[in-house]
Amino acid sequence: MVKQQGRQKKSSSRERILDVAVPLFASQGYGNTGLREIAKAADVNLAMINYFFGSKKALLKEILDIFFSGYLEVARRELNNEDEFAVQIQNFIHSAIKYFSSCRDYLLVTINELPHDAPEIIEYKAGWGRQMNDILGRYLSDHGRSQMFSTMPPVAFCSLLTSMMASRFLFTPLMQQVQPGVITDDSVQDYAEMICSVFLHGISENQEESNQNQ
Amino acid sequence: MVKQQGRQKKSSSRERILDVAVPLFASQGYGNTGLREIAKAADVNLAMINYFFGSKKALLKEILDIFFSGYLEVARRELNNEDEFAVQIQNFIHSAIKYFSSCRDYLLVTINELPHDAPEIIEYKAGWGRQMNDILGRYLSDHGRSQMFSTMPPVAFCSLLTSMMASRFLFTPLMQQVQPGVITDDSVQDYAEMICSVFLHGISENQEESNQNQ
DNA sequence: AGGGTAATTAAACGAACGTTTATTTTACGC
DNA sequence: GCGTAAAATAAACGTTCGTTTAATTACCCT
Repeated sequence: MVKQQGRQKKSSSRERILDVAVPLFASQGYGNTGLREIAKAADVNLAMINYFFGSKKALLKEILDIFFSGYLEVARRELNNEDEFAVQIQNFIHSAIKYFSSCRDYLLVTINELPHDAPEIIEYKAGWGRQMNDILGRYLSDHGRSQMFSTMPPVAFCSLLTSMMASRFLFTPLMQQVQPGVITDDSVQDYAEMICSVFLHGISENQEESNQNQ
Repeated sequence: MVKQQGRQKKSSSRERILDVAVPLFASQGYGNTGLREIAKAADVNLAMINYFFGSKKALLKEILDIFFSGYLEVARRELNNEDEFAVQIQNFIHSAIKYFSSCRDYLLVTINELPHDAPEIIEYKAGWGRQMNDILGRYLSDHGRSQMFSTMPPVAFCSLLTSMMASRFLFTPLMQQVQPGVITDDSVQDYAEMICSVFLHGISENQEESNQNQ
């Protein structure tokens, strides 16, 4: 009886593997994390990982899938309505940062493994990038801003904005080491508003009063 | 005579290892790249890597050192003069992006390995972060902008700006897969000016004429 | 010319890697 | 209850990993 308590829910092992693999990949990197470490942390037999996911790379794919599908859902919801240009962007930034914050380890894994070119997985990621590109491209052209700068295609627009929104989550471990206590978890809302402000109006805006030496 | 042509220059093997390791780490990730792959690509015996660098991790440290020291040099040069606030930032952005472009693989390795918390290496990276934090903190306080937003300490300022400047280099492999040919190498100057414009004035600035629906 | 330091080599170390197999245990519909 | 498929297990697969050793070669100095 007692010894069997770990098997109450059917198929909870699969979720436990994911729940444990994502933070490990995020904090150590995909290549630096072994399947045995995941299995031990998830309290699961080593063979179960390949049993449920097929391979280590497929496990990574599943993580990317989960993150991207949620991110795309946010983009579709916030950028496909009748609101004004700036309002849509603000809503998108707020929703996206809230989403990032809710699954920051998924974000870290996705971002950190993006540049790596395992020959089969890069085209896979490009598929998600293309969907995001379509959404943003339509949004920009709907507002007549396809050529915002001399050369900034939707992919560049998307890259820049995503980088800005993710910067805090990417650098948090380092920032906390540099200056402990400076990042507080309860200020995600403030962070989103700061990103909104910078992206739309730059850092100069709320400093007009101290700009007398222009 | 002929068979010894590979040993003309003294200690060129060390440089060859670095020249080969950096792009491999950048494109595949540190954890996914083995020392044997580096040795073969550098046409060097496997043992030479540990002979010159001590360990694989020390090799990574050296790469971080090279990148950070150059980045700090740029920051010190551009942010420690008598110029006006906005001028200094513009010069810094242009110089930093030119620097990033000149050693983008070093940048990729540094950024991608930053979040990983190998217990000894994270404090090491925090040392560089602290130096950058000092430079930026002094720069901001010199211009009375220490509290630019309700809560944006110099570390956050630095993280955001670095993320923005690096976004193109981080996402380039993905962007080229999503939309081939959209990123041209000769437009680094244009890219720097775009980042300047967004960081200082936001995306709305050069779109005033199409802003009639505000 | 020769002594000594640096550079290079081949080989092997144990450990950890991702994956697979064969077997046993559990859970659930009929 | 039984039969069947899913779930879980222990063990081993062959490879590759980072590192080390011991021996050899190349180079510089007086």
